[in-house]
Amino acid sequence: MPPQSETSQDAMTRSGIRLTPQRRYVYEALMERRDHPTALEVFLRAKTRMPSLSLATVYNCLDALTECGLIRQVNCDRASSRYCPNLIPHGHFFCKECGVVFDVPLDPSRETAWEVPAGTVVSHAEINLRGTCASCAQSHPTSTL
Amino acid sequence: MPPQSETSQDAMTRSGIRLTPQRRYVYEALMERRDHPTALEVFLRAKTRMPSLSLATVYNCLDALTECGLIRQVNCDRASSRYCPNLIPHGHFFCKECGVVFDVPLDPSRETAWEVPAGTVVSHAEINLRGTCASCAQSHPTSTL
DNA sequence: TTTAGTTTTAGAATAATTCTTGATCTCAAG
DNA sequence: CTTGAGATCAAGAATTATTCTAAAACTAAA
Repeated sequence: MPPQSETSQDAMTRSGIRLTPQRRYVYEALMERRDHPTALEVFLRAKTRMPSLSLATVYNCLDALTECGLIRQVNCDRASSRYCPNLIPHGHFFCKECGVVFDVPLDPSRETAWEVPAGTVVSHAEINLRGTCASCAQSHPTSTL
Repeated sequence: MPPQSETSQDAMTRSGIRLTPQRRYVYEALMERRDHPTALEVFLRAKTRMPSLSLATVYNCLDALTECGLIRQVNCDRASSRYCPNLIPHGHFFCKECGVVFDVPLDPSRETAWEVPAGTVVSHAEINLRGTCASCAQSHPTSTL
C-alpha cells in the first residue's frame, strides 16, 4: 500500500512503470472531481486536454494505475467498471434510482465481520451497498409510514 | 425475504411468476451442488435433463429466480455472473489462483460496519473477498517466513 | 546511435448478456 | 370446451464493455 504522502511519480516508479503523459492525463482526469467515472467518462475528460488520446489507451492507463495502487476499480453488478482515486479503505453505495455512486466510510472494527477458513489469505475486501440515496428516498413517499 | 420454510412454488407464486418446467430445471441445476456456477454451467447441467432448453431461457430463468428472491446473483470484477442458492445473508470469497468461490459467513455485528448519510436506504449489501484459498496458499512458499 | 523493451494507437475481435421475433403455453372468461 | 390476452420460450442477431493485435512511436540503457 502506498503511503498517503507518496507522489504519483513515486508510486509508479516503485511499481516499475513509467508515468507517461497519457497516464498523467488519465490520472488527472480522475482526480479532477471526487466522483466515480467510467472508462468512457475518463476518456472524454482527458481527451479535452490530449485530443490524440485513444480509448484503448485509457483502458491501458487505468489498468496500469490500478495495478500500481494509485486508483481503485469499482464494480457494481455487470455495469461498466468505475474508477476511484480514494485510497483510504472504504465501501461504495450505489443508488438504484439515480445511479449515483459514493464512498462509504468503514468502521475500523469491520475486520471481524467475516470468518474465513484457517489458512485463507484475504488480500482485498470489497463492500458494495445498493439502495436508494437520501434525496431519491425523499422524493418517494414509499417508506413514509 | 422469503422465509426458509417457503417452497420454491410458494416463492414464485408470491412474486406473481409461474414455476415453469424450465425454471424448475434451472433451479434444480443450481441446487444440485453447493457451488457457484455461471449461467453457461447452469445451462449445461440443466440441458442434460431438458435438451430443448436454450441459453437465453437459462438467462431469463436465472433473472426470474433472482427477482423473486429464490437465488442470488454473485459478481466478481467483470467475470461472468455466478449464481448462488444460499439465501442466508453471507459474503463470497474468490481465490485468485484456482478461481474457487465459496460462501463466507458474516458476523451479525456487521450492521455497524459502515456509515451512510442520514436518509439513505440500504436494501442490499454485497461483501466480496479476494485472495488465496487455504489449499493454494499452502502450495505457495511465498508467505512462509 | 543502436537496440531491446515499453507504450500508444486504431481497429478488429471477443465474450457475456440482452434483445427481437415468432411460436407456444397457460389461465380465466365466456 | 373454445378463445383471447398475456406470459414464456427458443434461436439467433445485436449490443456493449473490454481485450487483443499489429504496427508505429517512444525511452532508456549499452
